[in-house]
Amino acid sequence: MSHDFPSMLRDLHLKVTPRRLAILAALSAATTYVSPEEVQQKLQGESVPIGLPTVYRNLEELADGGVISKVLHPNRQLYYYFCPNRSHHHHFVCLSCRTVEDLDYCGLEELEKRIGGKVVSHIVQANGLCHACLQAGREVAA
Amino acid sequence: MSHDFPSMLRDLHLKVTPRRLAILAALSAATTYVSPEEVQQKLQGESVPIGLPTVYRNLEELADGGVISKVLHPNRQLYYYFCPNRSHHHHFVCLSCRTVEDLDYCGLEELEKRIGGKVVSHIVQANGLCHACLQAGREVAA
DNA sequence: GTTCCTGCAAATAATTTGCATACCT
DNA sequence: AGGTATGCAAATTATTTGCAGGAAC
Repeated sequence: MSHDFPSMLRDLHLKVTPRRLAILAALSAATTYVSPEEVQQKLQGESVPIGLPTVYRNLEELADGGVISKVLHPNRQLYYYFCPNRSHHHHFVCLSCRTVEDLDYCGLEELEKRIGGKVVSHIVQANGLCHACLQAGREVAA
Repeated sequence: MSHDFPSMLRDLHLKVTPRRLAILAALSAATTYVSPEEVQQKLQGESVPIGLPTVYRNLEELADGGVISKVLHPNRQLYYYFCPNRSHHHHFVCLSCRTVEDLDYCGLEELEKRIGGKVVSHIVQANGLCHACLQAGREVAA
């Protein structure tokens, strides 16, 4: 699947800069969620030097725009992953290998019905161990 | 419902100290989840001076022991609430009024079945706006 | 040209840790 | 006594902010 990153940025009323394109490319290529620091390191390996504050600012803007998603890991760090899919779906995040799986299953409607309230974050942040990691006996990573 | 805090502590192989008893009493009396700093302030109002590191250490021990539960709020702060209930159930946490509601609903089995993995945290930390706050038009607290 | 981006250095702020003293059993 | 628990002060660390120079439109 190919993505038109410049259009994505323009849709969000963000200027098209080399750093933003590189961030999108890096996230899009990643098979797992990544930390801001990892984004920085990846870009530096591609000769795109970038400061950490810039990484933080851009990730936050892209997340606000709905092009990427945020994970609040139990270790209290923030991670991000590419997910421009607008349709209602959720993710399962493996805490060992950090793979992100799309889920069509959603308990939200049922939950909201019972509560009579609004669920802001629920299975969107389901964390656990994926099939492969469970079979391999791997543990939740620190 | 009354609780035997000294026994609870002994069951966890923790010594029975005035501060631990006060922490348990404070959490047990709270109708919402509370921050470590709030625990400190509450105890100081009861003439039980306590240092923040002690609060953090004790809350963590009690959470490890399963007597209280942790909430990782989207603002990245940790909160705790009293929940010695051993049976399998979950909570819905209101991000506005901070009420914690018990849920008998659980999407875990269905989720694990689809993934073939193990879900470590899922609806355990469902966050949102409860019925009352939604009706009142309240927002997620910072 | 104007507005938005970025880097650097410094600030924040929650949470942890080291260590000496005080308490529970 | 013997092992914990606690307080204080200092450290840690992810994240944020101010501001000056640079790039996109």
